[in-house]
Amino acid sequence: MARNKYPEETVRRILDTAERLFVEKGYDRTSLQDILDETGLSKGAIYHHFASKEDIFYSVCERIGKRNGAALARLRDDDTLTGLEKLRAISRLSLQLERQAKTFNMMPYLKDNAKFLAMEMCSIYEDVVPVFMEPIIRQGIADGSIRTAHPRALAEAMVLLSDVWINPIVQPATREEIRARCAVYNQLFRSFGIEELIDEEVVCALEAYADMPRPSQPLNAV
Amino acid sequence: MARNKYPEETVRRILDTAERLFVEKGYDRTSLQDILDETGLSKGAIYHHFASKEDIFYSVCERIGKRNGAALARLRDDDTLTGLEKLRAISRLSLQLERQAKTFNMMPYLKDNAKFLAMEMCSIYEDVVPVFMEPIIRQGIADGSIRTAHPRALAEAMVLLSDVWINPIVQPATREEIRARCAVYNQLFRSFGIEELIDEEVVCALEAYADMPRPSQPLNAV
DNA sequence: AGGATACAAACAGACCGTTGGTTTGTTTGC
DNA sequence: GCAAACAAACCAACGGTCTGTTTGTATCCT
Repeated sequence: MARNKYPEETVRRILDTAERLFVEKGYDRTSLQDILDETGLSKGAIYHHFASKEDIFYSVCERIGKRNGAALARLRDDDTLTGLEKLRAISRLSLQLERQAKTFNMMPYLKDNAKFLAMEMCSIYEDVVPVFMEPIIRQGIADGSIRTAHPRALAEAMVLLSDVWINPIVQPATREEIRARCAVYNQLFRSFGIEELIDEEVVCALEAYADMPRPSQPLNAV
Repeated sequence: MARNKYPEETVRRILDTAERLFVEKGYDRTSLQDILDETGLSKGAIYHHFASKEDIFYSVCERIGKRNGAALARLRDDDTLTGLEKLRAISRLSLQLERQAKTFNMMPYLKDNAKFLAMEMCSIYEDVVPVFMEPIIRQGIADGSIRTAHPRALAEAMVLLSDVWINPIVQPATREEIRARCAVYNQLFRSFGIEELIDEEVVCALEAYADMPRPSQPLNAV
């Protein structure tokens, strides 16, 4: 097939397949050939739409970011909620978003997904914090529900802990350990006026991670 | 040269070279050929001592871990300090260790060093927290200088924030931003009885990061 | 005690399959 | 007719293997 009438459909197919494979097997262990096989496309097709394998990866990440960003923007711009209420809502939302993206699937296999972790860190600093979290915290300062002189730094700490510690659970943990993490997480931010950042409902949802099947080999196995 | 009398010297040469190259250029961008060229060894030599390129990487990480572990163990077992005092000392120590390992050099190029970041995360959960931080916090609980019902979780939060946010500075920041991060970091742990976790001296040392030359291209550039 | 011998450690370097990436060619919608 | 949308042959470089060579050292014989 040449001169497809709907090339964006081909792009979507490539991204869908790549996203699934990257999440399932990790970036390194997914070869271009794998993507070719599963899409049924040729190398020419792929390299017509993307500059490199890394470019596919970045496009996949960008698409995930956009999906999540849309939901976060809606929350940020909701003017029926206080800043604090929005932060609480984000805990629930990010749990949900993560399950959608199935990124929690890959987290147990951290070493195969180093690239995702690095990208997440980048997007936290370049996107999530400045575009969503800092504005929300500034609103919280304005409406009196949050107290801090450093909204940006507070946003960074909160998102980092949320996204690389609490949710997803990077390291296997028992229900008690997960509960303990949530308790500590909540206490950490209490002095900023932020009470009960993670509520009981979210804690219960997070506890479900404890039952997830885990790889038997240690993360740093060769 | 065959049947070297001091093979461990060869291993050291490989590890030294690999560590430098991995830190300078990142794991992916360092080829085996690079290591061969810089050590003057042959492929046979490398694969005699190591099973794979990844094996070299893990050995490099292990060696760094051992270097740092020795210093951390000395601190942990020092019985002239309270738990809280040890935590403060760790802030200073980790700054120092990181500069030794030159890992701060690579952090601005996060995407080229995704593997290091992932390994650091693994070692935090598998090594730093259980072996060093949790015992210290437990001591702090016993001697009354730290208050928490969840020593493990508190240790995790502290080390994560310390190692992927405060030090090294993953994201370029101005002196004011770095200072703000330290202020927030300190406030976060105050309710656990931990006052002034990072003192003024360390803050000043961290501020020096602001003057570090940074890559001109954005981190997620292709 | 010391020289010959056996053996495996410590390499060297040719070789291999796979990989990401390029180029050239072909079809086809507009 | 022209370029977008592919197909597929081709390429260099990569990680990894295999075979071959040198040589330190333990063992044995005298």
